[in-house]
Amino acid sequence: MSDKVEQNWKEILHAHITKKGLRLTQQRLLISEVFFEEVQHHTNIDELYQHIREKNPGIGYATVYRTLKLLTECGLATSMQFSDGTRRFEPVTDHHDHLICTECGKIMEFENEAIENLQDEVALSFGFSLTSHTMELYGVCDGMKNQGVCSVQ
Amino acid sequence: MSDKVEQNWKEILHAHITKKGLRLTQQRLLISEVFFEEVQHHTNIDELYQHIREKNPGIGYATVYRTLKLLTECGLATSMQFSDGTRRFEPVTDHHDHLICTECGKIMEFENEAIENLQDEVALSFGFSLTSHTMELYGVCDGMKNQGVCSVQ
DNA sequence: TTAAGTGCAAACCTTTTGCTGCCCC
DNA sequence: GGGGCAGCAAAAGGTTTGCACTTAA
Repeated sequence: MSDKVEQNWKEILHAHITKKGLRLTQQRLLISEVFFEEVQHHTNIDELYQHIREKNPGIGYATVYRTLKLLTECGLATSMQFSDGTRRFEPVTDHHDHLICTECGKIMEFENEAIENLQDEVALSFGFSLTSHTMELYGVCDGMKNQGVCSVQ
Repeated sequence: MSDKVEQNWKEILHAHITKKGLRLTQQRLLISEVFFEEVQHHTNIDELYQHIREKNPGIGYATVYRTLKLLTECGLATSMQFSDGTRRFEPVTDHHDHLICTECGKIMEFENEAIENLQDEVALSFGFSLTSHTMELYGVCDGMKNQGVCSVQ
């Protein structure tokens, strides 16, 4: 997985903000720093918000939501709806899918070219031009199978 | 795809209701009939509710939600969160995945054993025991590509 | 008869929006 | 200095819940 975004998000964000005549505020910078450099991928709003408030207790949910929306417009972030209804945000890196432990909540990322090729075939057979997909695999991870406890959040 | 559920839902529902000491009310029967026999699969609450109200204008959203929850507990229904955030309900039939036209909203169902096998492999390689998955392919269907109009809702 | 279910409205939860004062450019 | 922005609170949208009345068994 590339860390292009981790390296370049400041440039990309700055370019977008300049182009649109927006402003790079302290809040936007802080929220972005925490989002890209501090919390784990697949964070939810609450977790992100807690981390942000540790550094600036005055920030409100609205600003976090608005900044996440801004990052999404830059192509730097994306949100996912998991099938349990929770919404999570992650930095945009290379495309990947998710493998989720239903016992401990651990989320792994993976890519599989063979599956992607088959998806294209399926779409073609229905006359569809594929533009994107989501795939989530749910199961039980090693840690939970062996010990009933998993050290990874 | 089997239509086991379409044939048997009354029996299954009745058995569940009896076992749990619940009651087969007019509302539950009406909502289930509309859900299993009248609306298309992948219905959303509003569409379902409109159809139901045509037959019994007095029914409220709460009853529809409560009945859908009951059907889910029986294993007769399931709900899905699509990546655009909408929630849809469908009768439980054989497992399948979804192919969705982003232009006209058409939803196709498909199964692909080769993909499922690869999913198992991926999960195993991470030490996971796979229990379920969701996969949604987004693209543009034939109708929309050719005419810019699609006759299928 | 009586406990479960319905309908209604209110509560809830997550996300968005309007407004007023603030601050980046 | 002026317009975009933050913070707050209120609104919105979707789903659940409490309560008093109704109804299936």
